Amino acid sequence: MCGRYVSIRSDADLIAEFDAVVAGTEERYEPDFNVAPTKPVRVIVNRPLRDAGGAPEPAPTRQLRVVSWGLVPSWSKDRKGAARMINARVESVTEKPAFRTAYAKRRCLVPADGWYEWQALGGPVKQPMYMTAADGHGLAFAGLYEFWRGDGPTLTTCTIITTPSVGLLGAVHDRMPLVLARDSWTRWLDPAVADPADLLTPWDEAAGEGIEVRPVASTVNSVEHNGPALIERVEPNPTPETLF
DNA sequence: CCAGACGTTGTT
DNA sequence: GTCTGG
DNA sequence: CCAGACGTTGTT
DNA sequence: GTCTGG
Repeated sequence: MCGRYVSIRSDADLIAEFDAVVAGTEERYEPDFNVAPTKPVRVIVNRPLRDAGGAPEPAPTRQLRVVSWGLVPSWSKDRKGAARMINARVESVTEKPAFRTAYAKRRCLVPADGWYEWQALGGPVKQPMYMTAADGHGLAFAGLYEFWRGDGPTLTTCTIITTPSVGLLGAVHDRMPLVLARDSWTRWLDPAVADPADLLTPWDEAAGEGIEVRPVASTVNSVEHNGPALIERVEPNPTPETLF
């Protein structure tokens, strides 16, 4: 699945990569080696900007925005369920009440440098693994976003779509984020497209050598920890000799 | 009609 | 909001 | 995803 | 075990 990831590229790098503009009034985003559910995350959305009078422009613009990870549907009574809505299954995202409207109208890209999975080892211990592009390029997860109006300012939230793992990644975990290749970005973001069903398929590149998988320290388990050490390769634990 | 749900994941 | 169950 | 908490009562 | 918070 995708419950923790890394986003360390600068805003400047992302707007160049995605041909977007920085939008919104949120504070500047800091590089994050431990992005966790409910935290602020950067997304690319494609929707009309508003002019000085608040009127929407006729055509949409790609915008880099900061939203909260964990989708809160517009009809929710409160925002408490967000931590459970961090992922949407590709097999059902077009039908589920919580996601189908966002799928039809509010798709986004979630830029990432890589993501973590916790590999089950058959006991209580899990080995955290870091997945990243072998050639170092950035990734774009397929996401959805939603607006929620409660007390105070409108809350914008997002979710990351998951798919069955492909290729070698299946040995780590049975689910993975839906990674979109660059040539899919435009149609995924196009608000005039209601059902880009052909894009709901796993990323071919991940099935081969495109993704590097490395064991990392369990320091990443706690969301209080951060920094580049979290993605450094370590010897996996437990090693065979510690089993006795 | 009204009331109530609406989601994902992993594990055994 | 929209669908299902009663 | 993992870590950490996990309660009741009456009253305003 | 199950829910909440990050």
